[in-house]
Amino acid sequence: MPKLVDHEERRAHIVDALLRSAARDGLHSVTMRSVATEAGVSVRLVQYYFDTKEKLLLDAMTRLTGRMGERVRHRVRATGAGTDPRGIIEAVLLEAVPTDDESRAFHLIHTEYAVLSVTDRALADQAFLAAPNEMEAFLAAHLATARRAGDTDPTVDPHREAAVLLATSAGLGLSVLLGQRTPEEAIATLRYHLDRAFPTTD
Amino acid sequence: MPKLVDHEERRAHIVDALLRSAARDGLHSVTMRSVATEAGVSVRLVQYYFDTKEKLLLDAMTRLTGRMGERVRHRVRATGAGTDPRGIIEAVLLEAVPTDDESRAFHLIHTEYAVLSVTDRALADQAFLAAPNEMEAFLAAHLATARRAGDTDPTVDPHREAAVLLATSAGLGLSVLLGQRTPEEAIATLRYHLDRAFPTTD
DNA sequence: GTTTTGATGGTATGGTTGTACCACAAAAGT
DNA sequence: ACTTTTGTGGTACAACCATACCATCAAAAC
Repeated sequence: MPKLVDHEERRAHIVDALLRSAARDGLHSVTMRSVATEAGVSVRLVQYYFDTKEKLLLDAMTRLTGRMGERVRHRVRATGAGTDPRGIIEAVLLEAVPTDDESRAFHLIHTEYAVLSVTDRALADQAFLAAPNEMEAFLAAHLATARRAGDTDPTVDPHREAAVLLATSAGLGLSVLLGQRTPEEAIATLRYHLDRAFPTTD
Repeated sequence: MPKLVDHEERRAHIVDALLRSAARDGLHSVTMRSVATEAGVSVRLVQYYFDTKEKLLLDAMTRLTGRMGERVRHRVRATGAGTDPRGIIEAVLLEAVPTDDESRAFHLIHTEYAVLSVTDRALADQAFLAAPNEMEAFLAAHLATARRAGDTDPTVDPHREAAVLLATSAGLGLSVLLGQRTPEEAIATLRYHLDRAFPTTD
């Protein structure tokens, strides 16, 4: 064998190129050629490591959702909120607002994948339902904890509110992506809503 | 001249075909040929009435947003809420939840256009900001009216709450589109949130 | 030292796409 | 009656796409 190459590293490198290309020109304009060029390799190499375009797109999506999950977990940890429900919930929701370039790219491509999955059979089977459901249960659990501690407004129903929070942050994130709102406005709006759910007792 | 054809009618017919095709296979797989076939006309005719694909897509989007606006106004009127703020607001927000096939198609295609506009220069200039801003002002005004009448929770800020409501309904609508939620669940979630903003005084 | 074999480049191929071009029929204008 | 003009069909064309195929080269295996 020749250079004895680390396949995992090569694949990651190519997927990175795809994500850059997709963030710039849109997922729809991603081609084998554009990815190869962006990655600085030949088209043949992309074929070699991913065989077909569909597999490449699938792998890219898997890696993308993985990294987005990492970002959420990292942010929750970095918040240092410990077990404070409001802090944890806020950290999770704020990650849905694209601020830096990376999160903007991630959310744009993720949304493009999501919308594509509605009409694309190959993508439809992917995990576009697992992650949100998990997230909703996670938020509901923390809301329930806060409620038991008497920290939430009495009209807050943990399960329903978790759905509202997720939908709100998704909607706000999308509006930031579309340029309808600045990230700062989105964050302020989110905080306003959390303040209503977690009233300060004074 | 020959048959003396109504251009407006022909254009509407072709755009209808485009919307059907886009709802079924996705906006990305819409081609001059697929639209022509769906409309039962020749490709040449599509060219004749729209010249270029870009113009066709632009016109289709304009007509789409127009019809969506009509649906909202029609629903508000049909609600018979008169000037009751909560009724009007609920009617507007519920229109964002895809229930029947037509609204599902409309919202899917609209979302595809919106996401496309992030990376597509030709679409970026279009009115993806005017409509939401107008809607937000509309909701804020009715919230303010309700607030003056003492019908809203005191912690509700009309302007911020309008943003939250719009984001929530957009997020819920998207989740229905993605199959994460049933329309009924989305509606119940929306009503739950409105109940918190408009507490029943008993 | 020879033979595998993994990694790469280049290129051919069959299909699709948007659009330009050519032709023609039929009604309107004169 | 003849000439525009308008609607329509068919088709050609250049570009691009995903993918299959062919060739090569170097390092590991033996």
